[in-house]
Amino acid sequence: MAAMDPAYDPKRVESTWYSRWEKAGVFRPELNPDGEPFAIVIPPPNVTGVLHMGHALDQTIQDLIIRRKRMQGYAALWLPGTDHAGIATQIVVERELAKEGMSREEMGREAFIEQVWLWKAAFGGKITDQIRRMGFSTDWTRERFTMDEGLSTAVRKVFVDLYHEGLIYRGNRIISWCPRDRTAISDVEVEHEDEVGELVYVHYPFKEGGGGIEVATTRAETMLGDTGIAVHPDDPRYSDAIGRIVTVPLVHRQIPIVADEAVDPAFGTGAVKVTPAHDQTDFEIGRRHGLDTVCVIDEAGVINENGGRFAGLDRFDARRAVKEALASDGALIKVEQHVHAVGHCQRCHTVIEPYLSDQWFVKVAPLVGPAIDAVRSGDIRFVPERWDKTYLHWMENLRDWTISRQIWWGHRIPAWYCEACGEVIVAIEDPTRCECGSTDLRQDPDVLDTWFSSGLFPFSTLGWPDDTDDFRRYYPNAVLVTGYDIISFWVARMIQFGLHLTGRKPFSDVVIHGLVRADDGRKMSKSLGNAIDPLEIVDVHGADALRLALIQAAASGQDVPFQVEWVDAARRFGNKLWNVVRFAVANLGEHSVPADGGYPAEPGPESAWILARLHDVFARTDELLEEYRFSEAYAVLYSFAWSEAFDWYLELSKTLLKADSEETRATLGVVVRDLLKLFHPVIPYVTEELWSYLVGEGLIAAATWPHPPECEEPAHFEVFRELVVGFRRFRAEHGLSPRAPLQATLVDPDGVASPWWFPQFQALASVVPAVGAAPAGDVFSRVVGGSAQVFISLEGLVDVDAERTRIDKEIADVSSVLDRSRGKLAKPDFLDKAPVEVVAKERAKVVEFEALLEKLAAQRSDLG
RNA sequence: GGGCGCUUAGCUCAGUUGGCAAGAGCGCUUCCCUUACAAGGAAGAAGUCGGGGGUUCGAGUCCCUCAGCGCCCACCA
Repeated sequence: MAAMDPAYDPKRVESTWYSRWEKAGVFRPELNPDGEPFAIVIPPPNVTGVLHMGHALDQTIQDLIIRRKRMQGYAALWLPGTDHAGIATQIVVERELAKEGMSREEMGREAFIEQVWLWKAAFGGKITDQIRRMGFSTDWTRERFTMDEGLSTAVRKVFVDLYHEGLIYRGNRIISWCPRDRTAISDVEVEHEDEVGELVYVHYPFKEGGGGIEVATTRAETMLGDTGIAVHPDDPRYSDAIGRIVTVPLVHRQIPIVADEAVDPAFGTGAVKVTPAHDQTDFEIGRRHGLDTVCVIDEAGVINENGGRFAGLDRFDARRAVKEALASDGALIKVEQHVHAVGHCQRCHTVIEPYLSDQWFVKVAPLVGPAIDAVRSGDIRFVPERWDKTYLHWMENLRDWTISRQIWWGHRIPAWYCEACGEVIVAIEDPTRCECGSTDLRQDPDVLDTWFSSGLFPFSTLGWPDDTDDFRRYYPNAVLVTGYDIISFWVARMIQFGLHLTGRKPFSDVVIHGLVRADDGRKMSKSLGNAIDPLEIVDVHGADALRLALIQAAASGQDVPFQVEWVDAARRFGNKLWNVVRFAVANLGEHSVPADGGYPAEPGPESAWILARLHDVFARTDELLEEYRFSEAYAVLYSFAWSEAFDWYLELSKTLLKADSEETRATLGVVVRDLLKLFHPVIPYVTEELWSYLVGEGLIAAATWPHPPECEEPAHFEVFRELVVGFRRFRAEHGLSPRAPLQATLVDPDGVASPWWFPQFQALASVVPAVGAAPAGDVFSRVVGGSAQVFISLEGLVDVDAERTRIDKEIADVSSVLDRSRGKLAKPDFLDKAPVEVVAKERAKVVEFEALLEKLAAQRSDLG
């Protein structure tokens, strides 16, 4: 094998491993055929989309989970898939066609859909390539697409079954309509924003003359479709008006005044105009009072022929025109500024129009109860827990789900209408004739909401509704990882569908993470120009660096402002690891470390120290990972690796190795190897490359998760560490060279002997252990640990003032801490009520600090 | 109108049953090119944990309140 490069080059390292992993079948759960199943469903990205930072974070977390589980021996399945993303994809393709001067209307439905499939074939691979580039270990042999045959079959079966159960129905309702996309959308696809509008007060005269009634409206244009006026039944101002007839200005329609509880007497004039065709509340009022429905706005948001002279005007132009016409007619009383929430299309931001139309709905009431219970009972667990509230609140206030979309790209609704008798046929197989004998059948032109098929993803991808091996084995999935922004879109629907259709929960744990934000704290978006392309980061710093940076930054479901500096730091960590292994290989030899085990049986103090730390840090890290506290886990591990294993043990090992110790070689090897394993789930490429040098047996991706044995930490090692710091500090503060020889005497009442490696490691001329006695003569002393003290011979080189200043400061610091501790211990309540271990800890602290202070005071007085 | 989150070092953020002499990365100061790494090492400076009140032996951590920022939900026209 070639010698290792002197520096880590992510580009080179990341170029080959992915295909080797795939070829070796590492990503297939069959790698661990006897393992317990553990499955994750990927939130399927849009098939024609590109990877953004949100995906990068989401999928890095999933990869971390699945790679660790795989190493732990589970039959770990991470099933990849893509979503056909109905409206989004259709819009993209339409836009492309428009560049060539074509429109879908001209092409016709079939030709257009063919175009979309071509588009998907051409660009659908982009996002999956990007997933590979990031190193995500999905099982590509099981890849699915929401419009593939199996998933389409599942969709169709679900629709038909729910229809026959009465959970899917067709109805003529007011729904949210996007006049730009010309389709119905569901409630969750509407974004409300406060906007400043106008509250227009209009006078509606009584038919028989003698005054009239005033109403206030923010949507003056809808008065063209007014069919009633409503007031609250208990409103004394209008008790005489109820039942009377007024004339709608401009259109001169005669409409009744009705009484309805839905009216808020405190708003406006307490009288509201009722436009059943263009407002949800009005629709219901109209229905209760048998009012007519006059539609005046068409599917494009334009006033139709019922709008008289306003026909042909866009709804916003009409609003102005109606207001002006009212003014010139003398029907306009006044106009006030008014802030109110306006719904916008989530996709194109067009103002939503409440629109009366025939649509298909999912009746949610029967689905809600189980979906609430599953979370309330803890059967499905949100992490962090607080997202329970968001989920439950949404679930508890759910209205029927509009699932039909007036677009072409998607799962066509399996409903046919008999042109002869009007019968509706809903069937899995395309029907050819109606019961009435007619063959004149017309399929419903609409397609289903994209989220309908995504809602089935956790089980449809495993082969359901067939009772497949995969479905039996991997369902329910173990965990779902996603951002909080799609809890209502997706998570809630999977839970409802999963429980109802399979009788079981779709997954046990729902890990919610934050959104990646730009460094200005705003949402990353192309239109704001603050989006960072993860692939560009990968090109410069490597996928590993991006992954590690995201994991470190993404704490506990909090949003993460993305900063390139983090990636840079993460890449430097890769370089560090690289050089650590280079050092290990140079000293231990290539392929010298076993893939497992190899821990020294009876380690001496130096090995015991690092092995004890390794065990403790491993245990803590593993615990945190199990609790999905990723950033904390890797903070612990990162700090141990760099500050203790590398900066300390590895430095020390240089001295130890000079004694040619087999034990040190073994220890160094296993510590580095286990760190590679522990970091592998986050930075798979560089660890795999380094494994090939250090271990060379198999792949780290298929290696076993480490389990360093427990090891008792040697009693005095921390004292030695403090001593070393003390020596370094002494030199630094006195302007001595870091390697200037020092003459030192260690005095420790516990009789600790200074370790043999001190003189070489810290260039001490000699360290003389002594018990209980300070050497006489011209020395400075340092306090270390609680009891040990080291005396360093002056050699006449020392800056006495600097030492005085330092000691004075330390005395002040120690005194203040000591005062606080003494204060605590002086309180009887503390002694009575605090746990014994806390009191003991406080006492020990006082003893330690008193000794420290005493020694510091002595040192200070020695200095004069 | 409800609900949630945030306010900790110059910057971006950790800190989960209350026991912290408050941490990290970046930045900053001083020293060191020691043959794994200068993409590095060593030693440092730096915070009355948004304000006020409370509970408690003890509060960055719990409660109340005020202020600021952000997000989500909501059919008052």
